Amino acid sequence: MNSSTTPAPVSSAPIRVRIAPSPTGDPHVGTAYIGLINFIYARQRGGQFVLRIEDTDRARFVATSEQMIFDALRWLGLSWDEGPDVGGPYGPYRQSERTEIYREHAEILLANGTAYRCFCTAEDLEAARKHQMAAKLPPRYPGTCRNLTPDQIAENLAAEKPFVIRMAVPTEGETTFRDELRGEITFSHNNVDDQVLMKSDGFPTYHLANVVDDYLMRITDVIRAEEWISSTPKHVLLYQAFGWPQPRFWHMPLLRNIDKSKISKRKNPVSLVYYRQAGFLPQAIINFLGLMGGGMPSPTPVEIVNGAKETEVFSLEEMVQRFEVPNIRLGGPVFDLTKLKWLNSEYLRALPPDTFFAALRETVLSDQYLRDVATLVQSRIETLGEFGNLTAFFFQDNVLPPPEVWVPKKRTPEETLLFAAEQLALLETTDWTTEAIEPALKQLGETHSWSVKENFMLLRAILTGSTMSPPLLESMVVFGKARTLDRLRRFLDTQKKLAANKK
RNA sequence: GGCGUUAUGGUGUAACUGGUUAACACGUCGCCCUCUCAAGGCGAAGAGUCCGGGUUCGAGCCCCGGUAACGCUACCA
Repeated sequence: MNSSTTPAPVSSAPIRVRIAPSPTGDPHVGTAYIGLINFIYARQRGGQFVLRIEDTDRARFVATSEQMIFDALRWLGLSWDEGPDVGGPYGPYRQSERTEIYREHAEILLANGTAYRCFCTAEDLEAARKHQMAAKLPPRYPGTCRNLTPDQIAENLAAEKPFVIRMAVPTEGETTFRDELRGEITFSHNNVDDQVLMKSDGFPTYHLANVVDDYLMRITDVIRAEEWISSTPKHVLLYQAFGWPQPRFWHMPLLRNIDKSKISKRKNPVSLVYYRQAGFLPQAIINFLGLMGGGMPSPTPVEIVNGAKETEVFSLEEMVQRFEVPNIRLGGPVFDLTKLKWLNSEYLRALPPDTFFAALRETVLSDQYLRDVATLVQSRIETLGEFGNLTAFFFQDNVLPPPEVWVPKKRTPEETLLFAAEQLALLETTDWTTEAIEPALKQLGETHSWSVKENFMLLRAILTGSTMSPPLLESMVVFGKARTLDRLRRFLDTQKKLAANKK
């Protein structure tokens, strides 16, 4: 019982693509990358670009995230034709507002036997998984509930046992699909698990929601990150279970850290908010992202003769004109901050002086920022001329406190660094208000037996480079979460490198 | 461990889809310019295309076999 891809009947339909970020935190540079490729693809073919918010994970949901995603993508110039905020004919575009749709579709699968109710508890599954791992078997759903009788199901339902709905993946055969960049990819059904489609909280998982929405929203081309390749057979099986035509699949290479691992905040700034606040220009980021994976053809000899010189510097408009999505290279490109900075400097230098000044006044020297900073120092300033001395760290890109500043008297550098890492981990998940930060930090200090003084002084040293500064928490709020966390990470990183060099 | 994907200087990409000494950009180093630092100009080092076989007059491009990296392996996306 093999299922293979039939040439997608949607191929002649008007092009519609989508980007589907999850509001789980700061807008991610990877979202911008995939967004860019989708945007270009749609623009080049007179198609529509849809923004859909995938907020089905209520555990990781961050309320402020959605608006930040809108702002960041607009800032980059990647505007969408349909989305939660602009509407469109296939709404709603927020998955949390579509739960009824998913429920109905899950019913269809239940009715035609391609899905089933599973009453296993999380503990059951965890135990089973452990056994499988111990026996060196691939961890898979054991199939306990796959063949429950109607009576057993009725009984469980009557007892109001919580359940999930799982996909009934065929036990034999394989699924083949076409990746437009790589050709055919085949997965044996032995390696496709009975995925949960509907969680016990009534929300769908990505797999169900994504397929249902892509179909209902008439998406013709699914252009997403490579990490989705492994779950594509599940999606293909779902299209088949519904009797729907499949979209084309394009899996883009993953952006990487310098060490080639999937890009992550631990090793590289990934928040678009950070890049904006740190003074990167959207044109530079778009340009840089356009360099990742190739796709932008070099000028032909004829074009060079006619004056085309730059092969690395180009605008979003030029990309729409010349970029070739099918030419994307598949090796995961390293997101090299050094080259991004060079590009940014190219754009900065090219700005007319007035525009350059305006850019400064809109970002690192905005009225709002200056006002916030001024508020913090008014009570401790003697002459206006001291303003710079008192606030320098707000305007520096990095600070490098010497050990005598950041290591508390009764602590070793090693334990201090360990605690600083704890502070970072904590702050990453803390709301960015003094009311939230203060108790969280104090609590952390208590559990690690760090006095409030040592605790706060360490942070102050790392963030301001000095043991004297305006109020710490207020300063952190003004400086911003993205940049504060970045400064912390860079400090830890620098110290790690220094320690390594000593050895 | 299983499955999948990928593989060109340190990094990002090129190389008419088999045809000369593998090209460009960033970075690095040197020189010039200059009150300094950048920018700019000139120049250099750095890969023989992951490894091993094969096909061919000829392979970075084709075939076979390895290796490594990465991804997935959740009631996360």
